[in-house]
Amino acid sequence: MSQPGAPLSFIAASLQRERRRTGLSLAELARRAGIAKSTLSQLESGAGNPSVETLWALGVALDVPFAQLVEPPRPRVQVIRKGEGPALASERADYVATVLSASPPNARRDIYLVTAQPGEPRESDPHMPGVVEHVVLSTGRALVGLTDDPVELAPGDYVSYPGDRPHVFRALEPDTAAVLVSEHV
Amino acid sequence: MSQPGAPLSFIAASLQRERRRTGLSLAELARRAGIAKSTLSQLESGAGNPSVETLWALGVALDVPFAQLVEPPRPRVQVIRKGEGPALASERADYVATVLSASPPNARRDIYLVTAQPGEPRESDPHMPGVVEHVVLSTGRALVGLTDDPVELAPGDYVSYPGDRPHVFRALEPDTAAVLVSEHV
DNA sequence: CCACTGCGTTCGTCAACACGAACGATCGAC
DNA sequence: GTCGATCGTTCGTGTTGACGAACGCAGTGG
Repeated sequence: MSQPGAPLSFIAASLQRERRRTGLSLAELARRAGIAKSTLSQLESGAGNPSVETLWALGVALDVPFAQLVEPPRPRVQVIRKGEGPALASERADYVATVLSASPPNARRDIYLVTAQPGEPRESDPHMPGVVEHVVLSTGRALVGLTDDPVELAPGDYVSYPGDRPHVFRALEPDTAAVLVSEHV
Repeated sequence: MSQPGAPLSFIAASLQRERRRTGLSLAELARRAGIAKSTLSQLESGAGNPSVETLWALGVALDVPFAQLVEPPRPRVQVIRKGEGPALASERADYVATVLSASPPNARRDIYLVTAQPGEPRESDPHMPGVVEHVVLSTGRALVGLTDDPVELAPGDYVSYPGDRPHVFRALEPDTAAVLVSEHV
């Protein structure tokens, strides 16, 4: 069961790191979280497979999102020039979405650069439940949002909507560009 | 111990929902995750406080990000017109960052619209460890990235870098605009 | 009608998680 | 130096999670 996916060791590390960051002592943190010091000690030493309730209490006491305690981070500087990067062209050539940042393997948040031309709107089938999309228009004008109730955006405008419902991106001017953040809540 | 923050009941719900979505039977999912059917049954019925290892195995088997099983989602359509929204102006008036989407209360991911004028670069002090920033340039030109090694961006270009190190945003043309995603890994 | 298969639940049993208490170590005050 | 306090660890105990087996049900085909 020593799968690399098993975050037990990572939990130990991040737990200790976050505690150090807040300057709390082990005993103090245990007191605030309402758990035994011994339990926390063993967790930080890498031994043990905590229950959700225990780990949740620690997350609350540390004021740290739960996921940060179990899922590894991901750093690095990366540059993608316009036109580079994997392009997810639509069937029609007047809509191009370029993947700027994808979170493998189970996506949590993807960032796309979308360029589109006026014409037939780009209808998107609903994604997985819990997906939220954010769109910031860079240039041009576009009708964006839920298919039932789209919103017209000008440069600098922003809209977000649940991605698990039918939604649309329709350019109203040539060379319309936008940044799309697809977030896996 | 019946804290409202305790996601035990939410886990039960989302667990069952995700399983239904994939069309797997309870027994089949338990087999793939390598856990006992009885365990999964009790979990879905809301009873029990699973260990991290157990819940992780289920997340893998369901191909669902871990956080989705324990943290409630957050939907809704929201529009922020250019110029609206809370603005985080710098000391100098030639740099304005507008908050488009913040994830309360413990930020996981924030989206800003940045508009800047040429002049003194906007130096940012390092944020918390694990923060990653993504920048997509909309209009103008700018020098963006780590202070040590910034990158010149043209419209449509993209760069990401660790936010826990000193970084900079320096406009090279008037009315330079960019979308900035600050991600709390 | 009766095996037979797969579903989801319930029931004992065992392992392990969480707990409290005691420990040595370190630091500061008297 | 000697208390006292706090730190982080280790040990023994009981509470609970995870397991396997057996159960009742429903659908199938012999």
